[in-house]
Amino acid sequence: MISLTFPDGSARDFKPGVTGREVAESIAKSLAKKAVAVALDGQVRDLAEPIKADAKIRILTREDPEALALIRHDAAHVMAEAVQELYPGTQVTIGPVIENGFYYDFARDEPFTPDDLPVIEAKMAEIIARDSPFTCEVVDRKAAKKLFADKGETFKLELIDAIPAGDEIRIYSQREWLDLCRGPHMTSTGKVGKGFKLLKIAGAYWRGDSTKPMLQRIYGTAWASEEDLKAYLHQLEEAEKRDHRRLGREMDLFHFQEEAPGAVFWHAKGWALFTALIGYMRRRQQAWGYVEVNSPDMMDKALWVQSGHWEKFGDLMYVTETPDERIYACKPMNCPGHVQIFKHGLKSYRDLPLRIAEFGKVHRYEPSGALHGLLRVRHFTQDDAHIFTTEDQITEECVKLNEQMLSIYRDFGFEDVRIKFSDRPAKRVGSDEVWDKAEAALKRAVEAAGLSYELNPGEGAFYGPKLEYVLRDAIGRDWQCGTIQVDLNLPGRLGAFFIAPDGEKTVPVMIHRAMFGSLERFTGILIEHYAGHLPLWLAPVQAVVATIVSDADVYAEEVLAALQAAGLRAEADLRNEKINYKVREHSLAKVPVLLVVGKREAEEKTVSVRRLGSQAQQVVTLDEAIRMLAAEAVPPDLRQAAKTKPA
RNA sequence: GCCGGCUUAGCUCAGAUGGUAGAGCGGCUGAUUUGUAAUCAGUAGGUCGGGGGUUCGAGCCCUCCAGCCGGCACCA
Repeated sequence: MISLTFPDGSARDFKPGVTGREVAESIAKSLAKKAVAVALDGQVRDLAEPIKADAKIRILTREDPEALALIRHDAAHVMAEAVQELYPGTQVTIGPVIENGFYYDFARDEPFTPDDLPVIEAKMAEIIARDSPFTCEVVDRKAAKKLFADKGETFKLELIDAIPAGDEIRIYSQREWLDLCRGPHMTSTGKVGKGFKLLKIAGAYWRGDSTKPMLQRIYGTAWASEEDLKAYLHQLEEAEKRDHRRLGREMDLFHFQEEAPGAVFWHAKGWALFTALIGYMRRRQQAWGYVEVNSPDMMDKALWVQSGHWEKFGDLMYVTETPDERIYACKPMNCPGHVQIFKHGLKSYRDLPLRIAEFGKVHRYEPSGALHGLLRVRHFTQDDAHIFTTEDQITEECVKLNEQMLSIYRDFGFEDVRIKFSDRPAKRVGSDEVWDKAEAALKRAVEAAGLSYELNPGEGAFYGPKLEYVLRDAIGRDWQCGTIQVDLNLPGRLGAFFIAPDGEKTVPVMIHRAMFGSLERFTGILIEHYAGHLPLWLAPVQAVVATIVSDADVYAEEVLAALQAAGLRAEADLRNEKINYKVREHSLAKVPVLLVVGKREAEEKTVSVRRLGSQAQQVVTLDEAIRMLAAEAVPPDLRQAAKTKPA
């Protein structure tokens, strides 16, 4: 007998080979009817699967959180059946569950069009209404291959070949339609329910490999109920409203145009935000002992050959030939320039660690399909720095960097930060011994900082391993921003050295680091994170003085002058418009503070303060308003300094 | 770069089956002096992304190119 333990702690003995369905039936008929799968020691399995050993058991219904993945996976199978029924000759490949939904990749000569989606959805609804049971059969490799070979499913044959010897090969069927699948599935197609929708069609390479054929992927979403689906679709709409490209236009921050793909035209307001970020980072770096430099935008090809960039990224660099027939490349990175600055003048071990920072604009010919608003551009500014250290100093520097990194993100409200550790890639420079050393050093640093991290194998830079900082924004999306890279290769390649205590020329270690990463990208992320409602210190226009009647014009100018004298970025709106109109317009432009002045305010030297996102009005004296706003507009780093200093 | 889609006025979008362009908002002008998310009236804006082709005739059809959008691949 085997012993199954239930969630309430009670245990009962069953015959080995008992199925989840039988267990559920033994508890209650109603439960058996609702059951869709079973969890054994937390592992979700088919309800019909024989249970062979002792386990903690939970009978899962559609309402359990674990069932969501089943609903989505089943929906993927249902979609695949629908597609093959509607479009004979289409091959199925893979169809996994993803965050919030599922997809299935198909091989078909004809492209799917958006018009096909409702047709497929309707067919899916039919299949779901049929409520065909999902059945699972374990088959041997040969039989499986024959089965799919007969159906002309060549992609499935490749998948079978990729299954390790010894693993069982399962075929799931719903009526006569079947698929190679490791499962688990619910009991029948009807359990998918009505909370699904197909969202988009996309191309996707077979096995994620750009040398392999391109398949057609259909993305869908599925939920336990129609209400959940509706809520999710609503959430997508809300996310669309924060799209930085849309807000960038509405807030008059920047634009793009055809003549400069992947290059930002920053408008005055966007640039105010951009420079506020640089100013902030500059102050923080100064406090941390960095020197700020500026290196050339173009340098001779020879230098890029020497650094190794030419070989690895030469076809992605902007290259120019001058009348004297020299070839120059726009810098895709700042590091070689910083090494030149390091090399200028003999350096002693006493100079280390030497922290060289630059807000350098780099140029990379990114693949056209990668461009995406501010988030992926071809010309961008990094808050880049290179720390030249001895090997002994790596750990200490990295621990400091980590603290700085987290403190920066905190100032923008990013509290949830994950770290990825990327080790040596296939294409790299330097010996394995040097890589061993670099990875070990970086790992020591992560551990010394007490960080947990996830391994990202093979994703390091060509010259060294890296840590990547991933921020979770206000609506739960992840953004990779900062990076720390330990480089034991480039300084040597570029001929950098310092004089060690023993008088020997020694090659320094270079730590590359960026915190915002790309300023353009970080600006885009902030716009989306804040949904355009930037905190006062970042808002391009911090306050607008809006008049109700023209009699208040003179006073409004006085208010504006007072705001500007207090260092606030402010504008006055004296137009001959109703106050409703002005409130609406400035609210849409995401101006954080509106100071409304009418006859009353002019007479009493007050202002009516209205905050973005609130209908409340607060009438205060002009002096009070200025004091309040000036205090609020202090950047977070200076705010802390002001607090610790006695008043 | 690859697959698919899209590109009409500053913005958002209409323009069956080919018969040389429309609306709302915005702009401008005027009236209105207004109390917290759109005051009214008048008026001016377009070589329909670019090139080539089919046709008596192309915003609509074909073709090449560019840009953008959604993915995939890439991301020093």
